[in-house]
Amino acid sequence: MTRPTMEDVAAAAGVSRSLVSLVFQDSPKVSEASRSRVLAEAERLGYRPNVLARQLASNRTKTIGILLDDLHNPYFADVLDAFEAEAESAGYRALLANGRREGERESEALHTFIDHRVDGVILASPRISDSVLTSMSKIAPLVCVERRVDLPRIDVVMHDEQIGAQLVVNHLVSLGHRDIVHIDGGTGAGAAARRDWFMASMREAGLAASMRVIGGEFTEQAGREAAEQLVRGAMPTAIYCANDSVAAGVAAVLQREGISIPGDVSLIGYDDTMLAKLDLLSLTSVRQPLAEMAKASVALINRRIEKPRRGAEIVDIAPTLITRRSTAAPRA
Amino acid sequence: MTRPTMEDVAAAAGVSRSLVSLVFQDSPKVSEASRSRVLAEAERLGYRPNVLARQLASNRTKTIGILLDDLHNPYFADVLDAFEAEAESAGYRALLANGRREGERESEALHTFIDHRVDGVILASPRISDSVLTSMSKIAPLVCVERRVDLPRIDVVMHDEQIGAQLVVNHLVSLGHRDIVHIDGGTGAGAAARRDWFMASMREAGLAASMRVIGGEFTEQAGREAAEQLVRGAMPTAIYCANDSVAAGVAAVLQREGISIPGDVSLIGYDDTMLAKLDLLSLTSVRQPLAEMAKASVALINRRIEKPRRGAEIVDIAPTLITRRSTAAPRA
DNA sequence: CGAGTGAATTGGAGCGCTCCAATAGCATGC
DNA sequence: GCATGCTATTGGAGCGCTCCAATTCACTCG
Repeated sequence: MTRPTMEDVAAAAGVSRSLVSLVFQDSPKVSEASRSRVLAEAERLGYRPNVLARQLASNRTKTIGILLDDLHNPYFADVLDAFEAEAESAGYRALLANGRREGERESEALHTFIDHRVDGVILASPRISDSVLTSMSKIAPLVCVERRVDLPRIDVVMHDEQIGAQLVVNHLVSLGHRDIVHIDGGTGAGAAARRDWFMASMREAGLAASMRVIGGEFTEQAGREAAEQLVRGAMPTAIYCANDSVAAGVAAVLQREGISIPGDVSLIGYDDTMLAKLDLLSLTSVRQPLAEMAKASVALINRRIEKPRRGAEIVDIAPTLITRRSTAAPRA
Repeated sequence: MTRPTMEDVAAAAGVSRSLVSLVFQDSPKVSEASRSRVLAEAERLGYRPNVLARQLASNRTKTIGILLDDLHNPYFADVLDAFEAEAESAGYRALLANGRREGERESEALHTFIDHRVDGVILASPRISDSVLTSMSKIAPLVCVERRVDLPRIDVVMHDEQIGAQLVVNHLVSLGHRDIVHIDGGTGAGAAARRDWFMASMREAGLAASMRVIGGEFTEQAGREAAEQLVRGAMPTAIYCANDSVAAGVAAVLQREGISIPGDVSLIGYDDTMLAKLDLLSLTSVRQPLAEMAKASVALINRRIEKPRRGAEIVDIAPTLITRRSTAAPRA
């Protein structure tokens, strides 16, 4: 299992190791003749550069770490798609890690990335403490996605929660709804903003009197509990959930109670995950502009590599509303 | 952003670089006094070993690659959990990659792993061609999970499809079902075995006459199409789907048609993913023994590192049936 | 025809570590 | 008192690459 090195390729092609190195760096100052001879010999020997050695020598790994909060949440599969694709098209290799919804594990994964000398790290909805973030930000460029940290050298990429709330409220109001309940995400990242902007949008629509908020969490379980509560009390004509999982929980209870969606109640989720797309649910949901967010994140990392001491930036990007069968005009 | 090296720690602690190296390798031949002094200085300087350099020098990375076919499929999130945990407890660091259901991309990811000199690779339901697998298996130990390849030095870990089928059929038969349809996974990995063992189990139960198979795929869409077909024709009393996504598609159509689960039809899925656990679906499903499969996989990698030229092994592990609300006795 | 130019190529130092043989230090036994 | 055997420590070579300064080798041109 011993593998050929640059030295071997150089010997076979009758050139120096340096020349082979230049060839594999796509240097323009190599003659066409040498280049093709080297490549041919490399191919013949089955040579592949040792990235470890390359990285050690060049002090650049051309790799960025992507830390995802919870791969069990389908939202993060979408996040991954967008960010991995963007990293690749910017010439980076992506390393993934799964935080499993624990700050402690996320810190560890972040350390792993740092140990591997990644050029930068993208943190998707991280739960890591500010102090760990601050100390790590001195070692490598960090970008927080969907968490609005306010720390010296850490850039932030968010989707615009205000617009998200307005899209939801406007959609429901234009269908004729007035009695709208929001089931919130409790202490989860972004839950507060989502709730506050909902209330602001309702007020703006002149519906301050009929708006309601129920405390929840970003889980299906929380959705079921909130729905039980609604079923026992006064049902609204529309329910806006902190995310799609919550909406799935609500839908389960409503179905069991024989309450039809959207006949009796309209239902809206958030994140437009695979759950929303399930035909069983066919859920109207707010879609985050993940591709743009990914583009912005990678750009921010590049800029910080060039200028490490730059002030922190915050980027906000507008989401869109995907309407499906779970919303309709309220019963007359 | 320049970071301390072993040299710095050695100087600060007044010892040689070699001693610091031994301390960080947990060598027993270091005196307690030196060890604590070195660790204290390392801590003070914020030193962390450069894994790249370490790996280059030692030719061992203590890392294994985990290649997942499709992170959008919640099954693979479960796979990841089990395998990552096992790798870690065996002292490995895990690198992840997402194949996105394309053999081409998976080959690339496998190359990335190899380039990073991982000690071994675990391939979960890979679509990579046999020729690529063969050539890679000469460079690093490979374990295929849930794909029964028959290649010289590639070990295979499977769950036992025969037992899975028997669990399903026995459960349904003991509830009183006789008219059972299987919607299969088409050409996907494992689909053929799942179908064949279903038919074998039905025959064994003396139900060869009333068994039916509908061609499908491992997707929700395929489930919907198959269900449409059933609804238009003769409905069975139980439907056994190739996986949970297919079952979700079936459930959507049945609900729309006002056919109750399990009142009119019992429904069974496979893989026991988060979909099965959704209260909306509450799906009886076959659970793969992922923890045991992970343990076996890592053990096989270790054995192959020690003895590279060993013959290929195949490990089969028994699954279990998780019963939920989607199955019941057929209507009298 | 010799100095000058620019492109292609080379040798060597060094990235931060591990590993091995060599050494130092120190108690032991005769 | 000196060879013996330990254990703790060290120096140096080397892992496979990059990067830089230096060199070689045509060519061109006054």
